[in-house]
Amino acid sequence: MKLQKITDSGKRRYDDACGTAHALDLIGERWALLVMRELMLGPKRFGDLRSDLPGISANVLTQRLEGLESAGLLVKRRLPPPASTQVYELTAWGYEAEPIVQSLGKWAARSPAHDPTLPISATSIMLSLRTMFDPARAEGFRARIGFRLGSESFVASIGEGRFESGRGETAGTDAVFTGTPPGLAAAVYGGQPFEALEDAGILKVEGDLVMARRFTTLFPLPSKVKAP
Amino acid sequence: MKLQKITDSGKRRYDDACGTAHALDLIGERWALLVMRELMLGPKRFGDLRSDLPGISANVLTQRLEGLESAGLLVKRRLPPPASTQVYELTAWGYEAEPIVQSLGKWAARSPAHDPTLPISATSIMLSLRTMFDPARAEGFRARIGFRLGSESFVASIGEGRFESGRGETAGTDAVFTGTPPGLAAAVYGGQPFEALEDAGILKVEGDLVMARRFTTLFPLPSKVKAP
DNA sequence: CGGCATCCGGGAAGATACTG
DNA sequence: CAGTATCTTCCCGGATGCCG
Repeated sequence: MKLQKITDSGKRRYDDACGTAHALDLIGERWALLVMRELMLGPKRFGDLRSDLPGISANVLTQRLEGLESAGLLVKRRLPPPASTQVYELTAWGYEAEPIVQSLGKWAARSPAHDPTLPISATSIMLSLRTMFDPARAEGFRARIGFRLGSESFVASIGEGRFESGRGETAGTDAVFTGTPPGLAAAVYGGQPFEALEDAGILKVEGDLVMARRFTTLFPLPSKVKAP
Repeated sequence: MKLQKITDSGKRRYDDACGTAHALDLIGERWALLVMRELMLGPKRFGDLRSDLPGISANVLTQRLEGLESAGLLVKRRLPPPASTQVYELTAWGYEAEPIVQSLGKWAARSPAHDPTLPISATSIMLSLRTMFDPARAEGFRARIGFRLGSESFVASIGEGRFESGRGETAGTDAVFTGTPPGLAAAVYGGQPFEALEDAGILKVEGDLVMARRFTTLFPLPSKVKAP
């Protein structure tokens, strides 16, 4: 026997006027916010999303993309020929969800249960730099830093106490980090010296090494909560 | 045949070092963040949580409270006699999740699908005032406002462009709003005149009505995204 | 290969009843 | 009032297969 409220149009929602609850109606399903995170730095194809989200299955990814599209958070777009592949791109409102991703990330950085050895995507690590940047530590520092993580390239600019970043070519930057996302994480958050990381084969640093070293000090982690 | 990663200890987690993903491991389950929201303004009993969260079932609430407690986000505490009832209270780290609740609420306020006519708890509406407060609109304004919503009382203080609020008695405030959470929402976000709300029997305003009216103008809603 | 539809097993959520 | 027990429903995850 099927009993459900007549207003229920199939979806499971919170019946709550609170904005927070409505946000969870929109992006509270499993994987939804991580799909948004992966698109925060620009559009991606289905397969790239899938490989950047360890563990998501194809049908769930399809469902989330449908849901987020019908909510107005992303659009399915076909690139112009000859590269006429399909990509998923956040709408303006979808990009406005970045503070959500950031507040979650900043908050969870204090968790005693956080395991930094798990895999991490290039988009995640680049976004985390935005989140953890400390303007006070960048006093009088001005630099453009390039990143080559797998097949993706990013550029970050520091100046006037501000941090800006996005996809972009590394040409003309002061220093370039080349390697894996965990390698970059180890340099920035793990305080690992460049030599150790190069020896481990997970990160190479070229260009102005002094600037590069200074760069890695701009992203302090908050103190951990003592384990319960 | 049962195939699962050995690291899986029963729980369904994202295997992702990203802080955002870890936050979702902690508070990403259904209802979890709304339980946190209801505790943001102070401890509550099981039954109060249940009645303030429309639709949650007792067993799910039990599971979430267990999960949040073992994550170190709340503690189960027994009030001293004679009122020796049990309450749930956020830990310091739990309270630090407020920016998450706020960023979600602020973001979702732009949603075209948001339905403000749904029920809303006293805690939700009081938290939303913190979220939506606009310091620029409070230039030169100084007031203490009381709220009596159902059986709960709150006090908000505006001054120096800051907004502070919490549970508290309404004695000595400049004006007092008495009524239902939707009534207060209609006054602040719906721009309804006090008379209409009093006639509807959902809100009564006492004290300095000019201050009370000014108060209701300090919480502008962002513009809606056009429906998809 | 990219993008889906479909089927199935397990488990989480929902509803209700029950107990101290 | 504060949960527990049980049953049902539905979502998630994995596998497979279709179609361009």
